[in-house]
Amino acid sequence: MFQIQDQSMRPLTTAHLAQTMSLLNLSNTELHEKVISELASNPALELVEERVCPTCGRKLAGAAACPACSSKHTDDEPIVFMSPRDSYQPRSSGGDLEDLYDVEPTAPENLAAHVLQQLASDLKEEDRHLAYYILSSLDDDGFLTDEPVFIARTTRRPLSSVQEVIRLISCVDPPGLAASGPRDALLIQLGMLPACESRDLAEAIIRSFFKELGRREYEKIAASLDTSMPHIRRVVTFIQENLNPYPARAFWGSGRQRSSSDPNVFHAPDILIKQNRSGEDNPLVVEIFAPVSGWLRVNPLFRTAMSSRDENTSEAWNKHLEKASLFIKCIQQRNNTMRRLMMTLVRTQQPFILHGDRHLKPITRARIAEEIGVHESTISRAVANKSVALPDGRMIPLSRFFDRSLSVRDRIKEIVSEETKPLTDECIADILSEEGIEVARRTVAKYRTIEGILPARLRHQKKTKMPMKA
DNA sequence: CTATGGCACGGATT
DNA sequence: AATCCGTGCCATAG
Repeated sequence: MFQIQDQSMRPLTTAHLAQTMSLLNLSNTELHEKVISELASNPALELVEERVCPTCGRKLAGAAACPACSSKHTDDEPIVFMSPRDSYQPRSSGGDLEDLYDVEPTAPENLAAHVLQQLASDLKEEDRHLAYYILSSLDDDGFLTDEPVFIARTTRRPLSSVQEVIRLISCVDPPGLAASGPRDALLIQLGMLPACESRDLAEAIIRSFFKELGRREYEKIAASLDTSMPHIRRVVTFIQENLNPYPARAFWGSGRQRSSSDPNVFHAPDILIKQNRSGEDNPLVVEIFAPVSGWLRVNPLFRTAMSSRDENTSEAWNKHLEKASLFIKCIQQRNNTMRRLMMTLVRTQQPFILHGDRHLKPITRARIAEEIGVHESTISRAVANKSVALPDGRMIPLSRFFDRSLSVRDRIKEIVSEETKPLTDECIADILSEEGIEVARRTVAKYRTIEGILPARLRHQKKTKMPMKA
């Protein structure tokens, strides 16, 4: 299949391995930054703007893929190629590309960057690392589970500062971030809305009847608050439409309902999978975005200049040269791994890519590793922190390709949506086992909650959504 | 009594 | 070695 493009045939040093590993972990955006800083600090490294097809080395006119190269691939192999960093256009189209790159990707660290940016002016210098600490200890839902006191102690900052920073964080863009839980998050968001009748009642409900709200026991709430049912329902709708109990999920959502409503969640993916001629099963095209547009090389001028220099300077220069070529090789190595990974992944998961979650085959990183002959941990790193744009426009983390239970969860969703009367977990388990999917009753319950499906008892009425933002 | 969610254990995965 | 995931058992709510 593909061979490692190591022209110099130099043995791989441990430094090389270590660096390749750390680069593999990085998302494209992160790597972009890394490359930029490397370029700035190392004069031997040069970025050539001219575009070259990374697969065949041919010069390219625009951002397009290399025609010579893609055409020589045949239908039985998915087409996988490297693509310049700035060639991605979101399918929601039109949108200004610059903005997209400014909006940081959605991994937690980037959420932190997003928040810190907004905080820049309000934050005292000495509180910056405190803010960063707090942001990085948030969980996936954007909650702060550690006690402020605990944070104050580990960061050696006064409790008052900690509380102040938490307050600041909770007021910026994903509103309610760093709350202690869903209830707290809702209250904070509520406080930011203009006062109105619904707002006050909503606050009362969330404060005093949060549990009941979650269980949809509206009658009980109405009775306790001495209000009418329709009134309560109106307020509940108000809450569902304007508040989001899980602040961070607006950033890294499942991308199903939400992505269309909030264009800000889009960012540049690391990988784009598209289908040139729709309808056909074969032509899947995979673009892996390079960290920079153009390509990196050791500056030839630097090399020649070096030979004419005297001995004592050349030592430092040699170091630079060494570092530059090492860096370039690591990036090639990374590209190569990514390409081989996507190649096998797309081949085996084609039905999933084209026809949805149901067709995801459970596959382990270990199996892929064996298939393309690298260590498991290499695959783990390659998969981590990457995002993929699918032909239908959805943006998912690359790790979803390895989700063992996604197809079953998808089937459960379907079963529930087609049910006439609410089915208990046990019933669902039975239906699944008739289809050859053996899962324990308990497991169905787990999947159900992951998918945000209410228990059978509470499913009488209709389904729920949880959008956000006003 | 039944359906669910919590806790925790063991085995697989990373 | 650390983490994740499926599952069994048990307490609890309805």
